[in-house]
Amino acid sequence: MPTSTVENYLKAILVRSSDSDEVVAMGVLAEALDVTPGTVTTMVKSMASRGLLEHLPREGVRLTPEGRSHALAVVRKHRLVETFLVQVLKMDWKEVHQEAEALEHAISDTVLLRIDELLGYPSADPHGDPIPSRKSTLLERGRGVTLATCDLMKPFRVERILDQSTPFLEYIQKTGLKPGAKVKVSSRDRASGVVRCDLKGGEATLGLPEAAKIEVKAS
Amino acid sequence: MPTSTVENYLKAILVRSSDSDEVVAMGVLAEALDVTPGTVTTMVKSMASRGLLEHLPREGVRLTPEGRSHALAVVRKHRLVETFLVQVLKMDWKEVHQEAEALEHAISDTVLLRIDELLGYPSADPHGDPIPSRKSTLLERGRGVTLATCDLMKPFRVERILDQSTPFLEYIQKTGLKPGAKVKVSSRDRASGVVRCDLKGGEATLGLPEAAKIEVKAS
DNA sequence: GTTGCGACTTTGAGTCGTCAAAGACAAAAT
DNA sequence: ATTTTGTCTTTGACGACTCAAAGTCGCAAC
Repeated sequence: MPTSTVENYLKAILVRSSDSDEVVAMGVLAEALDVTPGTVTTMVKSMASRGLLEHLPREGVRLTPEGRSHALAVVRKHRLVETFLVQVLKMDWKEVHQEAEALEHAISDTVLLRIDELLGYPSADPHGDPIPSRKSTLLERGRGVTLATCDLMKPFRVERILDQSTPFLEYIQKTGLKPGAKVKVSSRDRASGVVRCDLKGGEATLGLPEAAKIEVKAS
Repeated sequence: MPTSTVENYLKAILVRSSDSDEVVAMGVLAEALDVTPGTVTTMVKSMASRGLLEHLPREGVRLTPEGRSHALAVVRKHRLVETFLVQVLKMDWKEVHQEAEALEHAISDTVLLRIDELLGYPSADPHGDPIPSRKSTLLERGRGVTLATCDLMKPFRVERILDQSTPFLEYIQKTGLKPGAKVKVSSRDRASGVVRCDLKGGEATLGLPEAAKIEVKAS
């Protein structure tokens, strides 16, 4: 029974390593978890000694199968809880990430199952992030087409939002670029870094890095 | 933002002191929280320095208004969560105490409000324990009539179960003595310590201390 | 009154997660 | 080759929570 701190380390590593054998750098973790590098080193060593990950000194960290499966369980909890908060408790999708951050460490498997059942075994959360199944051994990465890479003037549908920060989600909400929305990129200018797109109810303008956080699918 | 340990201390003190000026002994807390007496002394001193309670050395402990209001909020969370787990997630009422024990420290006020709303502002949890309102400043104590004290051969209704331990609740469930059930005490023998009662669907026998954990109301 | 006993407190120590600051290292720049 | 730079590790320390064991207190019984 890992502590919630350990769970957060596991989750941070998992979502930053698509390939199972990709190494996550210590600095990346320090940044993600908002602790000092020294803290990460200490923590990682203790997790390594518990068999949750491999520590390659001065290189980074890689989950073991055990660590990976634990991390997946945490991500699953997080995303199911988010979905639950939005669908059942009618909460604002912009807030639920925060809430789920706390709840994911407190919810038992029993409760999680009930929630999953109640929701009808959803496959994605309100941001479009896939919910790992109970058995899955790897996390699907959103490496698809985004508003920063898709063809111009062709119809797409928003699949997934790759950034959970409240300000970004607020902007998404304002423009209507939520998962499911139909969208067409009308112009994209590398030089100015501006992406303009049309969607039902108006137009939206955003920077290239931001556009890259909106995954779309041909529709 | 007290830690969940502090919240557990607060809760333990609250539910053990009906009168606001009643003192709870250190030993009682050590027992309740399953820690050594020394730990309680240390913890209590630190909570006293934060203004959550008064420590009367070698006597016990008394909540300050601030500590009390915090403790009430925790109890409110606990009981609302229990109710939610039973009514919405259809969980077994025997299990929910455990679950709520963890969840009560992780749920935000926002989520709690939604739950309260969804449930229609219930006034008691599945065990019959009253749910403190958002503003209440004292915890209603179950000092009513119980199967150990009520009149014989008169009709009563089970109001509240004063013990949340799974084995006890299992027995309650088996006999059907759940809150709401109609019951009549057919015999009570001080000497043998046996209480026998009739209810729809059969008879139930229990010891005096156990009978005292079932609060009833004339019906 | 002294004694004994049970309840409470103190002390010394350990774990967990954290930081600041100093040290070590590797890869890039010169 | 040497220096620089940036990343990573080590070290010493601290706060929160805990225990075991030794010490202290108050009171009831003798």
